[in-house]
Order: sequence, then C-alpha cells, then structure tokens
Amino acid sequence: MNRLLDSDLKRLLKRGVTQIINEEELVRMLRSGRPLRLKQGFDPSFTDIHMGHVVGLRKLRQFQQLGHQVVLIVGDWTARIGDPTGRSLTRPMLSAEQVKFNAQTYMEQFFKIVDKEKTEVRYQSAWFDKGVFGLDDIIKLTSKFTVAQFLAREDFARRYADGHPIAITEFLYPLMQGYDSVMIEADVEFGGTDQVFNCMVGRQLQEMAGLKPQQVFLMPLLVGTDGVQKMSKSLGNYIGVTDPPNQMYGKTMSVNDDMIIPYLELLTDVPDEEIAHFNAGMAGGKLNPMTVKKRLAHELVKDFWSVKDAEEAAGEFARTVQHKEVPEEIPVLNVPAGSDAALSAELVRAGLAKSRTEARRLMQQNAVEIDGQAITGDIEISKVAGGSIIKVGKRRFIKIVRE
RNA sequence: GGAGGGAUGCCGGAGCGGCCAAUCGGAGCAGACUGUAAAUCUGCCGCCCUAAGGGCUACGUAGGUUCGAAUCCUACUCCCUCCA
Repeated sequence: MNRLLDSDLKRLLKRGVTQIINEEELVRMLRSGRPLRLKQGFDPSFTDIHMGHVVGLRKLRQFQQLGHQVVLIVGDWTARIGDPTGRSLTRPMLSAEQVKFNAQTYMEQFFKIVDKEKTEVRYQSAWFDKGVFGLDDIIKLTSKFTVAQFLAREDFARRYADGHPIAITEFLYPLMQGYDSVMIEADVEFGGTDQVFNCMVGRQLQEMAGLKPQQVFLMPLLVGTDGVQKMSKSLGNYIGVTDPPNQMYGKTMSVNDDMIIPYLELLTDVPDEEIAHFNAGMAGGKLNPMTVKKRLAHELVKDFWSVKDAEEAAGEFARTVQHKEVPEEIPVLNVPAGSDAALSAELVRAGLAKSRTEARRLMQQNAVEIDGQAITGDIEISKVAGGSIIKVGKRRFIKIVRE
C-alpha cells in the first residue's frame, strides 16, 4: 500500500465530489492502510456508458490507484424492478437474457476506465435468487422501514404528490440495493447525488446486521450537452464513451460554454491550477471559450481513443465546422446510370432525410446544396453530375457516384 | 366492493359534432446571427403525389349514431384518485 500523501487525499476527496458521509471516518479508514471495498452498482437495464457515468468511474480508478478494491455489483434483480430515479417513469422489467447481454456490454465499457485487476464482479442473483432468498427474508427486510421513511425520498415524494404511480416493487429497490452492501461488506458506496437515499438504506441495513456502516461518496450529476438537464441517453444530450473520435469531439464542441469548467473538473486530469487559469481567462475575456473547449474535446478524445485520434478530430472539426469545408471522407451514394429517381427519394435512401416530404422541406429551406449551389426544389437525380457533392443541413455530405 | 376522473402527435397539454393533420409549450430540423457553443430572430415540424393544389392514414381498441366524429353512444383494455 502506498503512503497516502495529502495531495492525493485532496484530489481524491475534493475534486468532483458533492458530499461524503462521513468524511472524517473515511479519512481515518484511508489512513489505516487497509484496502477498502468500494461498492459500485449498476442496473443492466441499459448498455451505454456516457460521460455522466464516467465521473464516478474515474473516481473509482483514483481509489484503485491507491490500492483499494472495487466491487462491481451487477444489479440483475434491481434492473428487473425498474428504477424510479430521475425520469419519473417506471422502466420496464427486463428478461433475464436481456439483462445478461446488457451486463456484458456494460462491463466492456466499464473496464475502459476502471482497473479490471482490482475489481471483483458480483451478481445480485447470488443472494437474491429463489432458494437463497425467501419470503421470510423479504418480510424481515421490509419490516425494518416505514412508508413515511420512503416517502421522504425526494423522487417518491414528488411522484406521490403529483399523483403519479409508484409501484410497490419500487420500494423494494432501495432495500435490495442496501442489502447488497450487507452482502459484500462494503466500506464505501459510490453514487450520484440522486443515490443518497439508497445508500443510506445500505448503512442502516449494515448496522442492523451488526456490520460497520459504509461511508457514502456522492458525486455531482453531470449536466448534459444541452446545459440544462442531467446527461442521459434517453434525453439525447449525452457523449458516449464509445462515440467515435470525430463525434466525440464534435459533441463536446457543441456543449454550452458554461459546461467547460465543470467538464474539465469532472472528466479530465487537467490540473486544478490550469483549470483555474482557464476559468479566470474566460471570465476576464482574455481567453476565447472556444480555445478552452477545444482543449477539453482533445482531452476526452485522447483519453478514450488516442492522441492521434484527438489531433485528427481537431483537424476535421476545424475543416468542416469552422471553415465550412468539405470533410475528408464523404459517404458515397451509388446511383445506377440511367436512374430517373427524384433527388428527394435518393436523399431518403442515403439516410439524409426521414421521408421525401422532409427532403423537399429541406430543399425549400435552402438546406440542400449541390457543389455549393443551393437548390430550391426537387429535381431528377439524372440532372446531378456524377462526382457531385451534396450537402444537407450544416454538415451532412454525400457524394454521388454513377454506377 | 363502491364512487369519480382519464387515455390526443417525440414529450407535456388544449380541443369536446363541421372552420382539425388538430391551439400552445418543449424537443427536433432548417435559415439568419455568432471568435466555438448558447441565447435570439424567422420558418418548418404525419405520409404520398417532383409545384399550385390534391390524396391517404391518424386523436387507447372494436363497433355504432350522423351528410359529417378527436369530439356523441356502446362494449372492451389500461391508468389515476377517493371511500370501504
């Protein structure tokens, strides 16, 4: 175990952290030199990890670097309940097969950030499956809490007040999550700020089981690229860890300027001093936010891909977005020699419009250009010369090739 | 078990016999603007007919009444609230 430096401690407990319960105790535990069991759970009800999740995963890695052990819990049972957090919508129950597949995909991405060697993977089914966990256990577990306690949870309270349905099984969710902590003897549980309640239930259950209650490490929820709502796939305001370099770079450049600093803090290793310098520079008008955002985009692509990819993506961005030039590589649309199809139909075939009606609409809006020349109405594809480049909207291109 | 309320486009939410492809807001798309982006402004925003214009499908599901239904009636399905 490495000696714990004050600088490590500061980085670990201050940057990108909302709240720690209980911080003094956690510091004591860290100083004790004993490898801690860090609990991180996930519901395999989705497969894609995005930057919002990365905030927590980076934190886990930092702890790992100090010699601690991550225990990843695959919530194969909780996923089937449906998680009431956030969207106020009951998620559908998933089949066992679906859950298994999702878990697999999730972990592939998870270990891009977290050290696999220092991670133990546990499935909830190990302690919740039939034969292991019975009705008597359910009764024992549920009888320890009251409805009033559960209605204290913000999400439940709001939904109840609004007359939205809350399934009884949803009450089971925090209990099961908490029970996980008992089973794996977690020292610290990690989660977003929306997880407070569930994590606290874990503490209580551990205490009731005669264990030392876990510490709770809460991290901010990352705001999505729209700069308003929390990053989530269903809202479409996310940057995925598997997004290809150009897309990752482009999405990052499209985030609101206000997000630059938080993103740098939560998603990169750019030192605090440098971030402070950027912040001051932008506030004082000395630094163009675009420059800083480019740095951010570069950092992200570099971390998830490579330095080379980051540089190429930067070049592509400058070319297509800033100078409005044609990108290096353009998808090709093969057109049979004698085709008399309408251009609108061809745009649909190329996936640049959802319907011909939409394609025509785009033309009317001056959004379709052939070799830089906007057209105002539909034409036959035969009127378009082979090799022509068609641009739709700001940056979608296609090259016509005659077969 | 009883009483009441509801199901509308991607989402929220109007409409309550013709003027409804359906007000409005959000999202999305496009154009303008912009040191990236945001904000702002303008337009679009079911599908098909290459325009004007026309056609076809749509308001939980299935029938019905009517010249005409998202709007009325019947049954069904699902949801919510309250009482027991």
